[in-house]
This record gives sequence, C-alpha cells and structure tokens, in this order.
Amino acid sequence: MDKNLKRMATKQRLQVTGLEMFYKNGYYNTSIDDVLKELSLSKGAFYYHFDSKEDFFIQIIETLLARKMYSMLIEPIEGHENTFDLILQCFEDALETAVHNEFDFGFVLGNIINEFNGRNETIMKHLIDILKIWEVNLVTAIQRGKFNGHIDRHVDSEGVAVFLMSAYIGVRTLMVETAPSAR
Amino acid sequence: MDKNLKRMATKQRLQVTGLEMFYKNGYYNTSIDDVLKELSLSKGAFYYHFDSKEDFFIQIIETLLARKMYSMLIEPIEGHENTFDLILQCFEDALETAVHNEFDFGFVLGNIINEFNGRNETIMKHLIDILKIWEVNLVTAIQRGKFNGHIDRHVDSEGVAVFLMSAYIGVRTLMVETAPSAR
DNA sequence: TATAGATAAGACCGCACGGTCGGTTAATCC
DNA sequence: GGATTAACCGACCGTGCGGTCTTATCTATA
Repeated sequence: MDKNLKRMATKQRLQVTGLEMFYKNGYYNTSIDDVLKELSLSKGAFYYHFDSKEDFFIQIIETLLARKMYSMLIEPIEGHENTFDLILQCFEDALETAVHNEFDFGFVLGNIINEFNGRNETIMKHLIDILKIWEVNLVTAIQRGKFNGHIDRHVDSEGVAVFLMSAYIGVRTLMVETAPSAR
Repeated sequence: MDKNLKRMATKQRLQVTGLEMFYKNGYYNTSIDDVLKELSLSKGAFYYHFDSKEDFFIQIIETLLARKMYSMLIEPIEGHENTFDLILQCFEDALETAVHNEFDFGFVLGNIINEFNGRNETIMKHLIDILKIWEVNLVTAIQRGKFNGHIDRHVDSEGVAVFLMSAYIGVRTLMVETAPSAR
C-alpha cells in the first residue's frame, strides 16, 4: 500500500474509534490503551501520530465532529426556502438517528461540553467554536425565513436560535434515560 | 460539644464541600484527597464516615441534592393556583441564582447525569430517581393547572413536563459558556 | 483519674493511566 | 543491494488515586 495512504488510514482509524469511545464513555474515562486495544495497535503507533491525548481529541473535534455537525445540522438548512419546517425536520432527523444509532455522532457536543467545563480550557474553546458556528447558521437561516415570509417578522432570531439549540441539547440529555419517549 | 453533633458536623462538612467540588470539577476529576485537603481532614476521617467514594456521593445525592431540588423546583409550585406562571417564575429564580452563584446547587443534575451515563449504574439510578420525582411533580402541577382553568385542557401534561425539563437542562448547558445571554 | 470507645491521623499499597524511549520491520531511494 | 526512513512495537517510568491499616487523640463516664 502507498505509504501516505497507510498513514492516513491508521490515523483515521484511531480518530474514528476514538470519537466513538469518548462519546460512549467520556474523555477522562477512556484511556488511550482502551482505544489501542480496540484496534490492536501499540502506544508507539499512537504517539507517532499524535502529540498527546489532548492533541488527539482536538484533532478529532476539528476533523470528524465539526464535519458531522455541518452535514447533519447546518448543510440541510442552507439555501432553502421554508426555513422553519426545514429546521424542525432536520432536528427530527438528527434525533431519529440518535435513537437508532445509540451513538449519533450528531451530538457528542452536549454530552462532552459538560465534561470539560472548567477543567480543560483548550478543549473547551474548540467545542464552543463549534457551537458558535451552529448558532450563527441558525440565526441567518431564521432571518432568511423572515425575509421569505415563512417566519413572523417580529421574532427575535438570536433568541430563537439559542432556544432551539438548548431544547435540542436538553432533549438529548434526557433521552439518555427516559428513552425516546422524551421526543 | 455533643458527640452526636460533632459527628454530624464533620460528615456534613464533607458532604457540602464534596458536592461543591464534584459540581465544579466533576466526580472522576475530584479526588477524595482534594476534598480532604480543602477541609484539612485526613483519609482516616473520611473512611470512618463513608464506605467508599461512591457511597460518599450517593449520600450526597440523597441528602443534599434531593433536598435542594425539592426546595428550589418543587416546593414553590405545590398547592398553588396559577400553576403555569408559577413554574416559569420558579425556573427563572433557579436560573437567576445559577447566574449569580456560579455554583447553583440547583442543577448539578444536568451536569452530572452525563458524566455517569454508561459508567456507573448505581449512581445513575439515584440520579434518575431524582429526575423522576421532578417530572411527576411537574405533571401533577400541570394537571392541577388544567383543572383550575389556567392551562388549556388539551395540553399533554406529560409532554409539557418533559419539555420544560429538557429546556431547563439545555439552557443550563449553554449558559456554561455563552454567559447568561442564553436565558 | 483511669479507661473504653468514638474520631481522626497519615504512612502505605496496588493499580491504572499518560507519556517516553530504544528497538524492529518493511518500504523507498540511490 | 546497502542505506535511509516512515511506521509501528512494547517494556518501562512517574504520578495520582482509591482504599487499608496501624496508631494517636479526644471525651464521656465509672
């Protein structure tokens, strides 16, 4: 196999199962050895590709997480007309896959933001960045909706955006135990 | 001082600062030694009063947490008339103290439920119990509101209750970084 | 005041985890 | 075909944490 390809392959395998395990068990409760065991790789391999556990996670955020959230919660809304229905539909879809998948890439955010709050500035910054992106996109989507007449002009775009986000995160939190009924 | 009082005093001091630190730094990220250092106590003292770290936390949940949530989110609603406004007011108050206090006992729950999900069955059960209590109380409050005519009869009590809870948790999560603006 | 039981002290143990480092394999280059 | 290097291996180290155990101190009571 091509050297470059192999490198990327290993790195990506690490990131993918890394995200999966971090999501399921939390960051601090997932050891590097756990991830390596899952892939039958060694410490050496890991520290060849990443500087540290923190670096590892940040790279996961920037590549996998950001991309996923874009494709699930932002892209579907962009450039369409009837914004409001679309947003709802989009949330529905996201929650749907969350129910089926057990691990929806979609929203590790809510889960993990709590874990790092006050404990790891660096990682926290990256997570908040992603949230910001989501928020901005929601706001512009809503404003577009107003412009098109699909949404009442008097609505506070910013407020609604934040409301939608918090509702989504809240539901995801509750789903954890009350099962899908929460929807 | 009365022996019994002293015993209770030490135990309570441990629980109070324990909750405080668990809330701020998370359970797994707060060591027993941290708590003991804060109070200038020794390991011996701790293991004299508690069987284990887990036991410690469960006792905190059952005494402090359950009580706090009762006095902040349940009691104010009980036995009044205009339920809906009251619930809102109550949430407002809770969020308000959350803003000022930095550490609002009020809702450690949302923060911490995530941390234990999938990692500690036992503790998880206790946390869910508290949530259930909250839910039940909200539901009956809403039904009372319907009965009084303050709330539309066609409303799905259960659904609204869960909705209120998830919204609350969601807002609390976002408040973490977007500052109070989220409200 | 002597003493037993209630509290607390703190040295110690075992283990898991993040990280390091010298070494090995296999592809690539000259 | 020998040298170089990317990719990986795995033993090892330091540290921090939960938990144990022996020992010391306080205090009520006879």
